[in-house]
Amino acid sequence: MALKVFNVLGREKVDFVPLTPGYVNIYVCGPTVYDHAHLGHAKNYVNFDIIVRYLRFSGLNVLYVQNITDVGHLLESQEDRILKKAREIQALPMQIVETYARSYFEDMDALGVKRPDISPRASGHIPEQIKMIETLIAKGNAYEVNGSVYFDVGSAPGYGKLSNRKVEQLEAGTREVVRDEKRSPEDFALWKRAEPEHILRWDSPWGEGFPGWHIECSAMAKKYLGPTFDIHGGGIDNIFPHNESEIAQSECANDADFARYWLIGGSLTVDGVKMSKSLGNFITIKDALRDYRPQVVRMFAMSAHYGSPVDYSEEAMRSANAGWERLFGAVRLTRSMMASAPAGEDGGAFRERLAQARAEFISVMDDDFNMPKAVAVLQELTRDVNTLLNSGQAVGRATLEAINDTYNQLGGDVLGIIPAAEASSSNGQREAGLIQLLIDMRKQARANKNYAESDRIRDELARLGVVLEDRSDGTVWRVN
RNA sequence: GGUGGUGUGGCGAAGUGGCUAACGCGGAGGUCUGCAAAACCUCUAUUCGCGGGUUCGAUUCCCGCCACCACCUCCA
Repeated sequence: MALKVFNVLGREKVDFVPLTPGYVNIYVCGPTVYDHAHLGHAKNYVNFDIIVRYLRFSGLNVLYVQNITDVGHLLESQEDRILKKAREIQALPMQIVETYARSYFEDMDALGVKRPDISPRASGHIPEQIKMIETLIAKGNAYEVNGSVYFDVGSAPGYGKLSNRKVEQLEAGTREVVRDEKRSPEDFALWKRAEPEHILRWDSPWGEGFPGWHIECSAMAKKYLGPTFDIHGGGIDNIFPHNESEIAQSECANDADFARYWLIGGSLTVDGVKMSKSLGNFITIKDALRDYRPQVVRMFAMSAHYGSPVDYSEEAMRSANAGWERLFGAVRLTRSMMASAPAGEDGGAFRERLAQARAEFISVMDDDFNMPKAVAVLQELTRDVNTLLNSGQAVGRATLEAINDTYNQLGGDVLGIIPAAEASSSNGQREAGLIQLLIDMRKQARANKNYAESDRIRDELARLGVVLEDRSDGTVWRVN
C-alpha cells in the first residue's frame, strides 16, 4: 500500500512504513476524566477512529492504545482537577473518575467510535511510572527535591524537536512553589510530593505522592506498545509541553526512539476560539446528540482535514446534516429497491463506476487520510447512484447489492457515517404495516382525485415524523 | 516576544506550476409531480489575503508585509 502521512515530527509528508510489516502500533492521548466530553473530543477521537478503521480496512493489524488520565493534572492553583471536582460535589476522587470514564465511553460508543484495544488508566500504572522515574534518576535525567522528582530538560538533547521549541526561548514557569524547587524553570514534574490534604497518593521511593502528568503516557505506551512504536496521535493543544515531554522522558529512559510518526489533530473552535473545558465554551457530546444523529456529528468532524481546525456553528451542523441526508437518501433508496428488485441482471457498467469510486476513495485516504475528499468521492458517487435509481429503468438486485456493499464498506466500515440496515423488530414490522395501510388508502384517494384526503394523510404522517415520497413506481416512506 | 498553523465563491472546504479551481451547504431557474417531497439538470470565484520575485506561464515555488488562530500555564 502507498499510504502517506504528514509526520509532525519533521513536518513533512512521508511514506508510512510500519516497524513490523503488516502491523501498526498506535497510541493516542486520551481524555482527563473530570467532566463530560465535548464536541472537541468528538472531533479528535472520531478523526483517529477513522484513521484506525482505515488502517484496518487497508489490511493492517492495528493495536490501538488510548489512555484515560485519572490523576496528575494540576490547575493553576496547584489543585488536582479531579480532587477539585470531588470536593465540589462531595464525592471520592475515584467516583469522579469512574463516572466520567463511563460517560466518555458512552459518548464514544454513541458516536460509533470503536473502542481502543487497550484503555489503560494512569492510576492503574503507578508502579510502571515509578520504575521509569527511577531509571531516569539513575541515568542522570531527573533529580529529587523534597519528595518530588523533576525531569532535567537540559539533559535531553532533542528536547523541543516535535514542537520546534528551544529551551532558551521558553517563558519561565510561573508557579512559585514549583519554581523554587526546580533547577531550571523548564524542568517538569515526574513525581509530586503529596501535601497532607491531597487524597490521591501513593507510596514511592521518595515518599507519598502522585505522578506528574506526562509520565503516564510514556510508561503506558512502553508497557503495551514497546519502547518504539509506529504512530502517536493527539490534539495540537498537547504538542507542548505534553507530547514534547513524553518524547524526552521515553527516549532518555529507553535509549530508543519513541513514536516514529506523529499525527496531530486540529482543534474544534467556536467563533474561531478553541472549544475547551477551561474556557467553558463547550457543547457536550450528549447535548449535540440530542439534536443530531451521530453520523452527522462524524460528518461535521471530518468537514476539514484532521490536522486543521473545524469551527462549530449551528449552520455548520445543519450543513453537515443536509450533506449526510443526501448520502443516506441514496443508501435508503438502494435498500428499499433491493427488496423488490429482479434477481440476476449484471449491471456491468455500474460495477465499473463503483470500482472507480472505491479506487478514488483509497487513493485520497492513502494521502494522509483526506477525509473531506473521501466524503466528496461518496457525494460524486451518490449523484450517479441517484441518477441510476431514478432513471425509471429496472435495476437488478446484483447491482443494488453491489451499491449497498460499496456504501457499507467505504461509508460504513471506514468513515462510520452509513449505518447498517437495521433488522426490523416485530414492533417495527407492525409500524411498517400500518404505514403501508395508510399509503394504500392515500393511493385510493389520489386515484379518486380526492386530494384533500390524500394530503391530509401525508400531512398527518409528516406530523408523526413519517415522510412520504411519491415515485413513479409507488410511494416510499421514511422516518424523519 | 518565540514557535507552529491558517488566509480559496454567500458559508464550509479540497486542490494543482499550465487542461472547465473538486465536493457539500445555501441561493436562482428548470425537468418530474394533482400539489409536494426527493432526485436530476443549468447557473452561482476571469479568481485563490496584499506587494514583489523566479518562470514562457503561479492560487500553487521564493521573499516581504498584513490579518486571524493555536501553543509557550490545565485542556483532545
